[in-house]
Amino acid sequence: MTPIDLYGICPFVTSQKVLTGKWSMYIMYLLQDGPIRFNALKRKMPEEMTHTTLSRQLKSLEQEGLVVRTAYTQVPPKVEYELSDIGRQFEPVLKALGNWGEAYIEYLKKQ
Amino acid sequence: MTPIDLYGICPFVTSQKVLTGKWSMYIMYLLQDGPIRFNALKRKMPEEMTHTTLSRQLKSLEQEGLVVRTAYTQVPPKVEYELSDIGRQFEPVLKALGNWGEAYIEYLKKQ
DNA sequence: GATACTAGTATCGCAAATGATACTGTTGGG
DNA sequence: CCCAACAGTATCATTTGCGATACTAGTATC
Repeated sequence: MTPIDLYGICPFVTSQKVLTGKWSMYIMYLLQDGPIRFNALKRKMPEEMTHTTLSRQLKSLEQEGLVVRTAYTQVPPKVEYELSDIGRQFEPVLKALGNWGEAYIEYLKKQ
Repeated sequence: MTPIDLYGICPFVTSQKVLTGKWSMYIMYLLQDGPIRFNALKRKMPEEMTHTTLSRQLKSLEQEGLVVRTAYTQVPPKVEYELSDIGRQFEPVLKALGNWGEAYIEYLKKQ
């Protein structure tokens, strides 16, 4: 398929919309380990990220179809997030990006 | 290596900083074909992107070390952009991302 | 009785990214 | 003579993203 297909849709431009957000890649990486609760995920994120931003990011990823949110009717509430089918298909990207990121950090250290 | 290494640097968070910008992935994709002049690259980008933004994006990618800029002292000027070593190492990410993007577009069509 | 945990939303304000427009200066073509 | 092509920069305005804070409400703990 050509980069810009008949519908004027480019896989790279489309993907990039999903990748927006300072933390989306790291969230996707963490979700690879299976379902996780909101606050548990929050604790794994860098401290500079607020729960407000995490909430927004997850809602965005959910609307894009990459993440599935499951709320249990409990008190206190329990909500779990996990990757959807198309979200799990993102794994090769994460793998490639992780490898490149490591190489890039090495490159930066040598500068 | 753990996602967050001894220096507090995470490959995913680091990568994401490089990926900022609405068009960086598509620019990287186009640069894979070899050196290209500024206006030629501009013509290949979606029309909504202005040359101002392309200029800023390229400068950013150059500063991050992914892109090399070569200016020839000519009139009218000739400037070529191409991937650096670490930029070429990004290829697996583009491949994985392109594949996923296509799958994701199919998924969106079915929704 | 006060506080923490659960999972958020609502609102505000700042910072960054982007888009729009105008301008540089030389050369070649009509 | 006028305009296009080349490769940008400078400036302004708008949009978007993000962080900080306050608030919800029911339960369990100290």
